[in-house]
Amino acid sequence: MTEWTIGEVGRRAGLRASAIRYYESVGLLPRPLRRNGRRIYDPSIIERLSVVELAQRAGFTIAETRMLLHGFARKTPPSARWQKFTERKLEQIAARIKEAQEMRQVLEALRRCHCPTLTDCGRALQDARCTDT
Amino acid sequence: MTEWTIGEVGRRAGLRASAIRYYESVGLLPRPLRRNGRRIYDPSIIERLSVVELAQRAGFTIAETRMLLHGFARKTPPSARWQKFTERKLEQIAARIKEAQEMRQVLEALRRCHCPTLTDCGRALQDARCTDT
DNA sequence: TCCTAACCTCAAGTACCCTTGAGGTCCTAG
DNA sequence: CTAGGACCTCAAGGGTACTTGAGGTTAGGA
Repeated sequence: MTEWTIGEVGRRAGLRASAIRYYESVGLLPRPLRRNGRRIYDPSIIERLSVVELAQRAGFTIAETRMLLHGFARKTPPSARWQKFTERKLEQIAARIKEAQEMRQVLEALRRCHCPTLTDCGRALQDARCTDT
Repeated sequence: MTEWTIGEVGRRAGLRASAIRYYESVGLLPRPLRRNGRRIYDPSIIERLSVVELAQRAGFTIAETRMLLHGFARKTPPSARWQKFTERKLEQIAARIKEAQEMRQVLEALRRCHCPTLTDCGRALQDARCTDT
């Protein structure tokens, strides 16, 4: 059976040991077994960290990521609270996608435009198109 | 000609006066005229703030937003530097959209699944689907 | 005139997400 | 056996984007 040190895990997950300790301290990771005071991990930690990474990339705060992970803590069907949480989060994600798409449009418009003043451009931005003149 | 105080502008833009002063201090807003030491604004400030708000919503840092705004500072065609900047930003936005969509898939999968352990779910997350069993 | 709300500056605080540093222990290769 | 690297804890620091507080001035209505 494989056993990894914190440094080993960090290398595999692209994280510093300090980050892994931090995740543990804020409850994103279970307290691992220790040998001579040193943390030892088994490979399943990588999957856990991949959940964490994805959540963080998606803009979850630490607290939210913890909520997400706690959805798995129990064997029973996910709690209503957790369901509610994921629902809200899905809405937020949808909103974020919409905003990003909006911003993409705006940036693309700006790259093409030559608004004489910021005032004009501000107006252009408000309806996500620009006077190309 | 209309003249607004900082509080008035804040009310119209949905910002606190402190935020407006902060934006000014970091170079997102020009230093406005003053009367008796108090800032006075004309309505064009609203458009400027709408650019700032959109950029912030899209995840631009203050420094990046400043870059963006400086694209309008000159009347000449946008500098190569600014072009490069918007290009990179567009890539980042595309990446963010992709990630958000990924996360949406994952969350939707999780809401339906009953993985017995996190290890299983971690694996499920990695390919964005879940054992529905 | 007087009072209060709104304004001013500047420094410090806040929340998030880690990193860095100090001071110390332990493993391992030479 | 000894040096150096990886590990430990705990406290403090850092960047971002503001807010809050102290201490003080001004505007404008009753």
